Amino acid sequence: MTESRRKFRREGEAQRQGDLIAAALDLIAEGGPQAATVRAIADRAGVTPGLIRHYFHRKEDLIAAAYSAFAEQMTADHRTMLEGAGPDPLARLSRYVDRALRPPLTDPRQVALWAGFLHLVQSDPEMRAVHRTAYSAFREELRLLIEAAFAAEGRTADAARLRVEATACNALIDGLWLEGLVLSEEFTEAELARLGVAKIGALLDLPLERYLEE
Amino acid sequence: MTESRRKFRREGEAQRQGDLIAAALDLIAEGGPQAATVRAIADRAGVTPGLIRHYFHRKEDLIAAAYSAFAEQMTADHRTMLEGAGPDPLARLSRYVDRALRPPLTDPRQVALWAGFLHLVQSDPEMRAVHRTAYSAFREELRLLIEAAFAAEGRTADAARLRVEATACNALIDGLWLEGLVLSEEFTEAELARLGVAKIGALLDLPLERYLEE
DNA sequence: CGGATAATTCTGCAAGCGTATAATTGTCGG
DNA sequence: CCGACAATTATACGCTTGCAGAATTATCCG
Repeated sequence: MTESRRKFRREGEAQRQGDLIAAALDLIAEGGPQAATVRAIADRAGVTPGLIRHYFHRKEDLIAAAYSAFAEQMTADHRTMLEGAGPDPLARLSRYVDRALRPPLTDPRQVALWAGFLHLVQSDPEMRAVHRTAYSAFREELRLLIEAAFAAEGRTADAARLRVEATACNALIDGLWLEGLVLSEEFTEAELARLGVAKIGALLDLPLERYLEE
Repeated sequence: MTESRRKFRREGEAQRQGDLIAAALDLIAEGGPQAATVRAIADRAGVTPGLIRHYFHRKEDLIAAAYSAFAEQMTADHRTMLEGAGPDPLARLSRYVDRALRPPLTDPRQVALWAGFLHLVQSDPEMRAVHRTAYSAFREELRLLIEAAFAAEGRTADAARLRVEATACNALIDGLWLEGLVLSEEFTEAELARLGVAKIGALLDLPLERYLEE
């Protein structure tokens, strides 16, 4: 008799927002921003479209929140990269490069998300700010690692030199990260990471390979 | 009296297809695939939407043609990079890297297009084939340049070694290309190119800097 | 100069989009 | 166990989208 209305469970705000953000990120990673429609996001999150507007004023707000979550996840991944690493500067640098070229960071999904957000980041000033903050954190961390490694070898470098070295290293890591997407069938993840450590060593003239674990 | 109908000029098939493709690329570069609607493309090309269907069966076909044009333009740009270069292998390699890190290849538009097409390329097998062809051409050219440069220095390298070196060099170039987008305010184009040549030299242990022009 | 032809415009449609709001219903405190 | 209230669903609206086909008109050829 009663037209059956869909059953549901009430969830907290944090939970539902998280689900919706996760759903949006999934869809953007799979099919780009165009795939992340209100209906598709709601469907993936297991709710009805109207709920999105209950938690986010406009769809654009949800997408912005999703980008923030993406950036935060990446910085969090970076932060754990040096966990449990010893004090030896060269070992730390080696480990950093190694970790940067393994999952989860080399997951094709990450590249897909990065590409999917590119235009949004460029057009929206607020998202652009989030991007710049996250990005310069990576560069700064790498710069410090390089500076410490140089110091451990008794080498000194002024700020300009360090900036150049960090830029080149960052570029090589990013490039290999990109390459990983294209060459995923040709290189195993261990190979990619090993290659990265070796080549960063060559770039900086540091014996990093010696510090490769296992 | 007569309801004024829009005036138009008849153009050849090649001309109109080219206009439509150019319009689509413009829009994708500016706002991603979502910005390239049938109406927006027609508007930018100075025609009415119906005409698109006269030249392309579906919108998807136009987008695929646009991607092919993009890939072709990039390979054409690469081909001209070594034009007028002398026979000296190290000079050729140096020039190649230098040119790869200057406009037109470092135009932010190129990165935006690359990102915009990423999802389409991954989902459509035909576009994926176009991508692989273009991409492996770049890698092969770089591999040959490296092999020749090694030979000129009296060094030999087996195929596996060359593949690794080419991958690393390609990654560094791609990474700097990407970096150029983010750091365009921080680095002049000449700086980026010079940095690239120096660091490729460090990667391969070749004195490339000596061959920098002017 | 006139008629044929195909390039182009015009109009319309069904589906999907984001948004708005009213109607329900799960949940929790008393 | 019940009433209140917010979480959730349902429905609807206006706009845009890609696509289709009919109506025009520029151009070319005899």
